[in-house]
Amino acid sequence: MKRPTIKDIAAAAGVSKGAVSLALNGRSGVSESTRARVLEVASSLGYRPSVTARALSSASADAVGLVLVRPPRALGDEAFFFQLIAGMQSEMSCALLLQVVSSREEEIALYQRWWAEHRVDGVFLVDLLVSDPRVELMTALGLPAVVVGGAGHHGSLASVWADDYAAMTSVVEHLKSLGHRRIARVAGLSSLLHTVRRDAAFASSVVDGVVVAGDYTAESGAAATRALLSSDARPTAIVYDNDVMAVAGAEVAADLGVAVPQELSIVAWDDSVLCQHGRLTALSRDTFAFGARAARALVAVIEGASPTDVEDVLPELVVRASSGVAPGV
Amino acid sequence: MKRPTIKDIAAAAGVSKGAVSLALNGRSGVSESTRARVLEVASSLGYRPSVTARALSSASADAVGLVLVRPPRALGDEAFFFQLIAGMQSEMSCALLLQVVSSREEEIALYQRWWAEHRVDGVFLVDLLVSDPRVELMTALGLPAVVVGGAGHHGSLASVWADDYAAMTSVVEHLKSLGHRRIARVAGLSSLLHTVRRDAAFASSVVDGVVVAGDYTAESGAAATRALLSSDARPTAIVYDNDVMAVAGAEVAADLGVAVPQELSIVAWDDSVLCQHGRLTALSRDTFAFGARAARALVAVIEGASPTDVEDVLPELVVRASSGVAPGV
DNA sequence: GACCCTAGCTAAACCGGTTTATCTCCGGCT
DNA sequence: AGCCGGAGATAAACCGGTTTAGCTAGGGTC
Repeated sequence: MKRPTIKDIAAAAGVSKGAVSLALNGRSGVSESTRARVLEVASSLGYRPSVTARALSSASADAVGLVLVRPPRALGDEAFFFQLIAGMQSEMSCALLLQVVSSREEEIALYQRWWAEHRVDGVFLVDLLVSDPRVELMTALGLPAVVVGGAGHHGSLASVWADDYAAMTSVVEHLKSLGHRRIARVAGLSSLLHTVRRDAAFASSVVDGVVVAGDYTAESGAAATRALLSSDARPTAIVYDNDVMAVAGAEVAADLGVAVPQELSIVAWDDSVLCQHGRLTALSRDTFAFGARAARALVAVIEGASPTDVEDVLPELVVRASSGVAPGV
Repeated sequence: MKRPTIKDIAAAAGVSKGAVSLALNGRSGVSESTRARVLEVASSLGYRPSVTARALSSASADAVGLVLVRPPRALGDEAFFFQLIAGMQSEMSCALLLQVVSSREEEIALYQRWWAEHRVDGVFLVDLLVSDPRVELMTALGLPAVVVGGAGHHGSLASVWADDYAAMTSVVEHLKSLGHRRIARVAGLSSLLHTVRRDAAFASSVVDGVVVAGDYTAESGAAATRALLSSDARPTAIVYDNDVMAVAGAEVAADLGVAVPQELSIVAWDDSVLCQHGRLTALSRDTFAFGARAARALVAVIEGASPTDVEDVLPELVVRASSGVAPGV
């Protein structure tokens, strides 16, 4: 099966290629009668312009890119990204080019390659690092980009983010109001910018706080919890940096015979089905809407708008059965 | 920033464009010394061929496509697809074009568009319908495609699938061996091919079976369970078509004071973190590996191999706390 | 010495669009 | 009548590759 090209239309309508191009793109230079005839012929032939050919003439690639750095198998458990992607899609008419790689170096190389290959019009940057080389790269390449979830301003790039600092503070205040004093935190990867923000907020609002590093896996959540619960000064509340670690932590508590929430309160960052079924108190945000907002920002930048910083609404604490007053209060 | 083109290389190496093309693609027609020089120059200039331009000369688009039909918000809970995608990526060197649409019509249109636009070299077809128009479309377009998860043979397309019939039979046999006789099934969408297969297997191995339709959401799982548990002939075991419905069902049982597994056994199709934490017995398969296998099949077809049917290993039943001997046995 | 073959390279066409330069025709103005 | 301007169209260049046809020089054969 052969698809019709602009040449076929030109021949069928009895005009030149150039005239067809002008007619189809709604530009001046052809009479209304000719335009009508061309459109008629084009639709009757089921014509679709080839993005490929169009992109060649330095026009758009009609796609945006997203690179995720993950050990591939770990990805399936992270509902967050899927929600995010779904949200992005809802606001984009173009396609999303998605690739999962296993190292930061590959990620950088891939962005560069997509740019060189003229494959995308813009990209999303997620999992922002403390001083992220990607920010500079995008600026140097002149590739439109939106930083997703990296609080604050990043060079000349657009940015969509939630206030991790304020969110962490609100969680701690909630726990404090329930009488908790020894509060622990199971953090995510320390190389990520939002981990640092949350660390800072945690440190400044908790007096007697302990932070244990995790890596978002159930294993690390379980290990951290076991360490915390067997320490001398056992915390009365633990805040986890994601849902998977929190659920794993709740199970460890159950195994060790530590009653939740009587002896231990648990709060998860990022709500999900997992938290809902585990009845875990969680910091909930609308990830779908967040993705949609990011997509809107990227589309705007691609269309030439000057980059903006959009702050998302503050995540809301959904209180469920896993948190309660501190023991002895 | 301007990226180097084949012309720049040709000028720098003192040869023609054609010679550069031959040299870079490892084809004969240039001397080894020239080839070496060209490669040298190309790498020193950081040259990357433009896929766009290359695709224009009827070569490959270096990307494959996947369209998901979902209400966008529902997507985030389905770990299955994310696992699948992660697995696909692990076996593909090219990029994945992903788009979520909300109707079958849009899906068809999108596949057609991608084909017309020369955007993909091949596509994955998931959620196969009973007599799916996509199969014919792909054949007509001559677009390489792999049917993922649709048991059996589909026209001239390659296919990667698990034996739903045998799997369902194994689940029922397991329950029967525990003494269950009144077994119910909460099915998925009846328009999907695998639902029909499972229905058939269920009907032929269960004497006193009831089937309630669901749509993979927690709500439908809960509603179906409520209906089943309040019926006159209450089943002693329920098999759910996915994890989300099963977990919702387990909660309804708890709410109604029906003890699991003493009074009711629950089995979920497709294992996930959700099942693990809910201690649900589940039919487990390696979705990641499944995706990888599908990707291999698609790559093979794109490279010209004749389409093959690959049967995946039979899903394995992971017995957890939600299933046990039937009451009164 | 005439002939043929082949390796190695170049020039040019082509893919399917967009864009620019050019050309023609027609009406209005002085 | 002569000049100008603009509308409507076309031919041709261009984007960055691939591919084909054609050219040249050198070596082998009879």
